[in-house]
Amino acid sequence: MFSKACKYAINAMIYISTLPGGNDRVSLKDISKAINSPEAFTAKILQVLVRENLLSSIKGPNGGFEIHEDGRKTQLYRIVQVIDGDQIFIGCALGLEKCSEDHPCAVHNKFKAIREHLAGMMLTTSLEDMAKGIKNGTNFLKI
Amino acid sequence: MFSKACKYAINAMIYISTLPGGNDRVSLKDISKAINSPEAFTAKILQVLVRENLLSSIKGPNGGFEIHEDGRKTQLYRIVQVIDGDQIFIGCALGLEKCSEDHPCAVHNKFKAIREHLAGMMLTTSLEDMAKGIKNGTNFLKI
DNA sequence: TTTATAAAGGATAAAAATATCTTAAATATC
DNA sequence: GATATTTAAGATATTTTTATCCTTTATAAA
Repeated sequence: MFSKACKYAINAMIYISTLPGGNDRVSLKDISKAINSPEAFTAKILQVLVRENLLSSIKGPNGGFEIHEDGRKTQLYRIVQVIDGDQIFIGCALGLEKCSEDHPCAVHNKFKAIREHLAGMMLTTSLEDMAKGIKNGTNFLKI
Repeated sequence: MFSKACKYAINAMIYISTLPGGNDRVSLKDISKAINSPEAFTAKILQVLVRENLLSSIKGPNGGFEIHEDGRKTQLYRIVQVIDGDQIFIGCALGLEKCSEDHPCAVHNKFKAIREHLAGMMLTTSLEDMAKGIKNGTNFLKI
């Protein structure tokens, strides 16, 4: 479904959203520990998220990553879009270059419902929503 | 969602299911033309499907591939399972090794519905169902 | 202003997926 | 039996994804 990069991205973003914010930032090291991901690879992914303004970073001592209040309203859809692209939401399940109502692949109609279900869910699910479950111990980011 | 190999597999299997059967077989060449896939790579994928008894093949002149009547009842679920494995249906969307009701990832419940939707659809969709749309020109296998 | 810290960026490596090529095996037809 | 045809199998190549390492840049604090 999602690439590893995308899974790390989502888990990392949710993790950062669980933290108090304010003047506190979290380091790459702590993030990759919290979500059990390879540190250097995670760094590359976070760089993309920073460039796309879904995440902010500060270098140097007491530096690290943070997501401001508004940023915590980011939908999971947007993270997937930035890391994996949106073919998962709008592309053809069977890989036809031009798959449409007029020229549908074999499973077009059956998959339309799935894609809409997935996209709808991802569009209505925000980081802060997911962070709640982690903060109260109902949900987990690793193992 | 699915690997390229899996997309080729599904399109190829549907294509073969549109053909009359009987004593007629279809060649690798014709299959990869019909679904617009790289011939040699498609051969490798069909070999897996043959080994798994989802497809039968005969070597030599007038040889080729065919799917007998019963085989056309194969569900798309089974093809995905054989080519990509079933992580798409049962695995954790965020990559947790042990994701369960007791130890759910951040999106566990939201994805449960998606996975069930997808699995249900793939379990109830057969090759012969999909072949109908191709045969009557409603659906397409390429472009 | 020096030093330490932490992310950014670039280069490289390793693994997996995709793709191709060559030879072998099976089988129909002459 | 020889030949031609077609899939199977094995080796190899290419591309993409995942992962690591090293250097640079920014910044806080001594």
